[in-house]
This record gives sequence, C-alpha cells and structure tokens, in this order.
Amino acid sequence: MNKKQEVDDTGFVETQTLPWDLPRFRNWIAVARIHALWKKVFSEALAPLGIQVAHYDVLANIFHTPGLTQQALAEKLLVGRSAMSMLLPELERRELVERRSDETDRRVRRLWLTPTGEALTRKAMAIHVARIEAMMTVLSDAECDAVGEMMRRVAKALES
Amino acid sequence: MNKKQEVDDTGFVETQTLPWDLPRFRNWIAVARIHALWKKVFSEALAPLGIQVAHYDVLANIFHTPGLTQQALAEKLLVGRSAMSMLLPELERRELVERRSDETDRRVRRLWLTPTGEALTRKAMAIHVARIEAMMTVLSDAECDAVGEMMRRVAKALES
DNA sequence: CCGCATTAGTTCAGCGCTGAACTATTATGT
DNA sequence: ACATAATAGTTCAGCGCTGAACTAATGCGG
Repeated sequence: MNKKQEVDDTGFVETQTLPWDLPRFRNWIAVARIHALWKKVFSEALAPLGIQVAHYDVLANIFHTPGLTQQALAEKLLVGRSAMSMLLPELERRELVERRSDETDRRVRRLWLTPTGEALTRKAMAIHVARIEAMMTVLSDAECDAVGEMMRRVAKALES
Repeated sequence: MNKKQEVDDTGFVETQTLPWDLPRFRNWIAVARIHALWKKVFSEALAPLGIQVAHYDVLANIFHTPGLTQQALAEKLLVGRSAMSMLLPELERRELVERRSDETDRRVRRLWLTPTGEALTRKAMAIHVARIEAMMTVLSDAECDAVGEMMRRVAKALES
C-alpha cells in the first residue's frame, strides 16, 4: 500500500521506500504547504491597502531599520539587489519611501519611510499581525514558541 | 528598547507594541525564513539534473499520482491552470512527461511519466529526501513529527 | 599617488506565474 | 432535446524576480 512494487531489469521484484513514507519528508512538506497557503491569504489581506507582499516586506523592513541601504534590504529579503532597484522607484513614486544618498559614501542610497509610508506600513503591519495571530490560535503559546525555536535551529543549520 | 515611543497628534507619548515583540509574529517569521532559505538550497541541489523546482514539483506529483489531470495537478501545486499549460509542453518536449487525452472525457489530458521521466524523477526525489533529512537532523524524530503535526493543524485552520 | 579590486546600485533579457479572455467539451434543468 | 452552465485546457499581457553586464564610487597594496 505504501510501497511500490516493481520489476527491474533483472526480473526481481523490488520494494522501494517512497519519499511520502518518510516522516521527515512528510513533515517538511507540511511546512512548505502552509507557507504557500499563507502567501495567498496574506496577499489577499493586503489587497485593500493597494500593496503587494513584496512591497510590504520592503516597507516593514525600512520601518524596522530606518536608513538601511538597498543592499542590506535585499539581503534581508533574500532577493537580488536588482529586485530592489526595480521595486523602490515605484514606492518612491507613490511617496511611501524616500531614498537619500549617503553623505560619506556616495554609492549608497539609504531608505526612509515618508509619513504617508509609515502610516500605511502601520496599517499593513496591523493586518499582518492580526492574520498571523488568527492563523496561529490553533497552537498554544508553548507550541508556537516550540515551532519558532525549531525553525530557527533548522535555519541556522541550513545556513552553513 | 523593544517599544517605540512616539508623540501623536494630541501630544501624548504613545507606546506601541511592535510586531517583532510578539512571539507568534516572530515565530511565524522563522517559518517563512526557513522556507525561503530552503527554496534556494533545493534549487541549487537540483541544478545538476537540469531541472528547476517547478519542474520537479510536477514530476514528483505525476510520479505520486500517475494519470492525474492538469487541473488536479495545478490544485495540488497551488498554482493556476495556465501555469501547467506553459510548463508541461516543455517537459513533454524533453520527453519526461506524456499527455494522453482521456477516453471518456475529451476535455481532459492525463499525465504520465515516460521511462526517462521516471528515472529522472527518482534521482531528483533521492536528492530531495537526502537534503531534507540533512536539514532536519538538528531535530529529533519527535520534534520533527511535532512540527509536522502542528503545521498540518494550522493549514487545516487556514483553509477555512 | 596610481592601478586594481571591491562594493552599491542600475539596466535588461529571460522566465515562471497570474488572471482574464478564449475554445472545446460535458453536465444539467426544464 | 436543447439552451445554458460548468469544466478542462490554452493563450497572452503584465509583473516580480534572477543573473549577468554595466556604471560609479570607494578601498587598498605597492
């Protein structure tokens, strides 16, 4: 039932363990699946504000670390620098973000939120938090912390 | 330190709790982050086989459920039907996948792996499993199962 | 100082995916 | 039986992201 029976070249019946039978595989698939589901839900939740998830990630990070560089932002978001070069002009045009050249290093452009940008970001973060809290209510505080701790442990291992 | 002090319109000093202070928020960020990291790692691991993650997802699902329709495949992968209409011709051209029209419902095209496709899929799944096992070694069996169980619970809640 | 490597940012072709409009086929209600 | 709705798949413009090639500014070794 959980195994696949096959006849190989030599005519022997071979029993192979499939990935779906392995707990670690199945458990990871669950992580990947919830993430994909979340992306859809969150994207729709942000729509009323007229921004996309990519925009929000930028705004929230500038909120968290005002004055950071495009380079630093790209690293945090795990995307290429070119992605920022294409996203930011749009956010600047909408007057949500301001880019000021660094005084001492003229290569660098530092990022700041405009008052409008900060107000929008606060609204978006409120939605973000509310949705996460709602989604995670099926977990107890201890369970939720356990997940976070384990995921951070895995991330640390993966980064080396 | 963890709070932001601000002066609002009325001149009152307002202390707002930031998302990053909320455990549930921080824990979810950890989930999102590990998923993004994983995508990069897995993508590079598949490169030697000459396929991308999107291709692999298709192949692995046809392997798991031979004869499924494009519609069913798209739903499993949480993408639109059009994505399949554009991906599959490429996999067909490379003779990894075969599309046969359903006998009784001529709208439907059912998907099968060619011998070449199945061989490649087995190799890719071996890589997939190996990478997941490697990544998850920092978790005990019980921890790993706990994560899977909790994520499935959250997914179930999110789908309604 | 000068040459060369490094770093920050931009541009662009290419690609996967979306969402809407379209064709073709099948199911349904009266 | 026939009109209408529903379903499977395709096509296409648009968009975000990548990776490579490029510009501009800075850092550094001799």
